[in-house]
Amino acid sequence: MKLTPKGQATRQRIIEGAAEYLRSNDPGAVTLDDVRAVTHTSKGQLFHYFPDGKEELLLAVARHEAGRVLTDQEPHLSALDTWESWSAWRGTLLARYRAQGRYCPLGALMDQVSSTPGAASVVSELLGQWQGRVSTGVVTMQGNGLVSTDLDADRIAGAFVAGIQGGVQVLRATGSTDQLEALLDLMIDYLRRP
Amino acid sequence: MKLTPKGQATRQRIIEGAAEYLRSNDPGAVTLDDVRAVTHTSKGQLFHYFPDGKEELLLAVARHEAGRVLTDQEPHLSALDTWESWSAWRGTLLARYRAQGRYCPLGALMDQVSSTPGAASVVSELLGQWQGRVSTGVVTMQGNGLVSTDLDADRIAGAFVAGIQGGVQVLRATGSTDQLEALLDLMIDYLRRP
DNA sequence: CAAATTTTGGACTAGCAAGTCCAGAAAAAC
DNA sequence: GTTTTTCTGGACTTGCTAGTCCAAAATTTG
Repeated sequence: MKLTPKGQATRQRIIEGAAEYLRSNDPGAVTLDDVRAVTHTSKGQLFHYFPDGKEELLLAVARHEAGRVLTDQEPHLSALDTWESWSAWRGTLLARYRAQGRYCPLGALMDQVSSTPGAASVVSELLGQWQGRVSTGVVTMQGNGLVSTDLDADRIAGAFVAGIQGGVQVLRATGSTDQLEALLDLMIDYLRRP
Repeated sequence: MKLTPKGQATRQRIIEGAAEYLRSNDPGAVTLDDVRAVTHTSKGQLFHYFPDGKEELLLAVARHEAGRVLTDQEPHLSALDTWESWSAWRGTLLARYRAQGRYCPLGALMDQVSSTPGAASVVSELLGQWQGRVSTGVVTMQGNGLVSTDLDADRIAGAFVAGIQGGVQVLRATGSTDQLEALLDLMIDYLRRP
């Protein structure tokens, strides 16, 4: 499918509009008409840019949101080389998820398209990259002699990512960030202890 | 609503049948007709026992599943008083979730009814009880002098519960239990270290 | 046993939401 | 400048699914 600049813009408008909509509305029941309304588009356009319909559109939105997850953690995530940077990272995460509250756009999208194979791969890739970044951070710290080299960096990183995931999950269910905070503190403390 | 023994049995059959169905099928698209088929009931029965329809039914199933979550962790969860019992608990959790694989019945139900207020409270209550049990375990260990009394038992317990949640989440998305295992090991190791 | 109540079956309705289709406007290509 | 392609609007179709309704069967009550 060839897209002119105008077409690209429209497509992008649809994705961003849908993402925005999902960020502030109950995700369980998004309809194409909702997307249409919020993006000022017609059915024709929707299916012109997303021939496979709703699923393709939601996947595109999921990719868009997944992309934000990691960049929102910058610049700390890419420079986890001192205890201060870990602390700053922790703070950024907490701030982000506190602001987000119960609505987790990516989580919401996953609920929607959990059946489709594509959705799992979007999340898998995100989690993999995330874990990789954290792992790099741990290795850096080990290189600087700040973290014991007995620890398996990748395994630790996996625990971090899963833990954050769980904290967010709890946040979605209960509205509290206490557990997320406790988890981050516990894990960072674990690293610090020799 | 008065229920004769027969009525109770039917109602229970519907809940259990639906739960069973959700345990092995894509949850994103459960219809009342699916439930009807699997439980050999009629529309009339469904709405007779769940006057508020689908939502009420799914909530009942969610409660049913939530009840299983903790009992499946027994007898260990109620007797976290030695390192062996913690280890056994860890093993039980891993085994359970490995067996469950990508399908998390409770998670699936949450996706379905995430909008309804009742669903959040079902999960909140479950998480609260869970955290309480773990907290009791930590306190017991502290009483036995096996865990430092510097640690805040409830906070640790919150981290545990959230962490497990996250591990399961990762399992749902990627099919791997590595992160869940890493998390449990990390947290238990954290407790062991003086 | 007769009356009242609960349970069951299933046809029917209503409404929504995804996806189709096509014609006309706008833009690009040459 | 005209021909070809892309873009847009919106009416229409299709199918599905939650929920309604009622009558008949079973069960309980007295």
